[in-house]
Amino acid sequence: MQDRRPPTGESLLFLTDDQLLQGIELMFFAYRGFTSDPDKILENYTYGRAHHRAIHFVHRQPGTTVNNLLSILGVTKQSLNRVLRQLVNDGLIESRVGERDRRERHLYLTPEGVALEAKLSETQRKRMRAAYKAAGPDAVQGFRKVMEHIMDPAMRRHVNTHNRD
Amino acid sequence: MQDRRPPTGESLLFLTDDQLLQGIELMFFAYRGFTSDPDKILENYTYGRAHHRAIHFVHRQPGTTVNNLLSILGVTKQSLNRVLRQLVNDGLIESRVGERDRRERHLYLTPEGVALEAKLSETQRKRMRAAYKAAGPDAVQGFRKVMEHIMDPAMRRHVNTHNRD
DNA sequence: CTTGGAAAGTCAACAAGACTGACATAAATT
DNA sequence: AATTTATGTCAGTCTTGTTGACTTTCCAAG
Repeated sequence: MQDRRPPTGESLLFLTDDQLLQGIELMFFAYRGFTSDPDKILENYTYGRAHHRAIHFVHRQPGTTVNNLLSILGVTKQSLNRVLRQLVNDGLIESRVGERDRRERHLYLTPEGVALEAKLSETQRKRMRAAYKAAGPDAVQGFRKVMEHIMDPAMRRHVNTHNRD
Repeated sequence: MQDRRPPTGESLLFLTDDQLLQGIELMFFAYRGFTSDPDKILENYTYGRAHHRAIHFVHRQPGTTVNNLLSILGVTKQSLNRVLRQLVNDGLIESRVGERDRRERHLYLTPEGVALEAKLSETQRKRMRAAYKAAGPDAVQGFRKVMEHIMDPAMRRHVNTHNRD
């Protein structure tokens, strides 16, 4: 029988295994909800979550190289290449040979790619917006803090910091 | 990084698309880190993330039925059955015929199952503990609030808020 | 200048784990 | 007796991860 009310203040008792288990399950269920909307949209295409991720980060960093995308997504280049090949063939992503280093391919969304990105991210932004709004700014602050510490430190630099602080 | 925005009451300015995009990427990177530790352990077995999930929730709700697990995990019965069959064959999960309703199968971890569960969850609890500790109790409070609103409302009841009623 | 290695990207084949659909069995319900 | 429910299984497909082998390009040491 544990303290079931979320403690605030200085207590370190909030680090009981039950609290931690709860955090683990929050991650599981929240992530599932978070991916469900785009997944539904993607069913109507020949694309999956992997394509969504590629599109997202190409949109975020236009001109990024395959290698850079690789380090962000944490998959093998062969795996990413398949996804990229489809998106390039279908005209959603443009792959330009690098000027300085012609081994590199720089990636850009085409107008069609931009359109799909908008469609996909709209559902997720909507969900995030609702959650943020319901939880309030202070909660959002805490959410960010915890999430940044859950991820591997090396990944933090990849998170969008282009807000005007 | 620091976001000293106006107080909680009014401002909806914190809901800029950039802020929301950031939230989306936090979800992606945090979830990746969160699953990476157990994944590494599971490489040494013939198991994957699906087995981990089954083990987790059977541990959380000993005696749960297949159907209940299905609704928690949100996969097809064929998919769940495959992993359950392996875990039962390997002696990590015990499947007992229901007493009241003998069509049902009630699932329990065996001692070996408990051992693997502990091994897997230890890495995740460790990560959560570190994050919670670094972020502080108030941030954890906010984290919970946001996560609960990100997930589908129907899933909230599956999160371990009720430890022992 | 040449050459050999490293880096970036591509192609092919395979595996895990999700899915659908069809069907089987046993037990409970009507 | 007929139907519904809970579970299990077989077969086949799809997405997305993997490894291995290969080409093209760059660069630096000889």
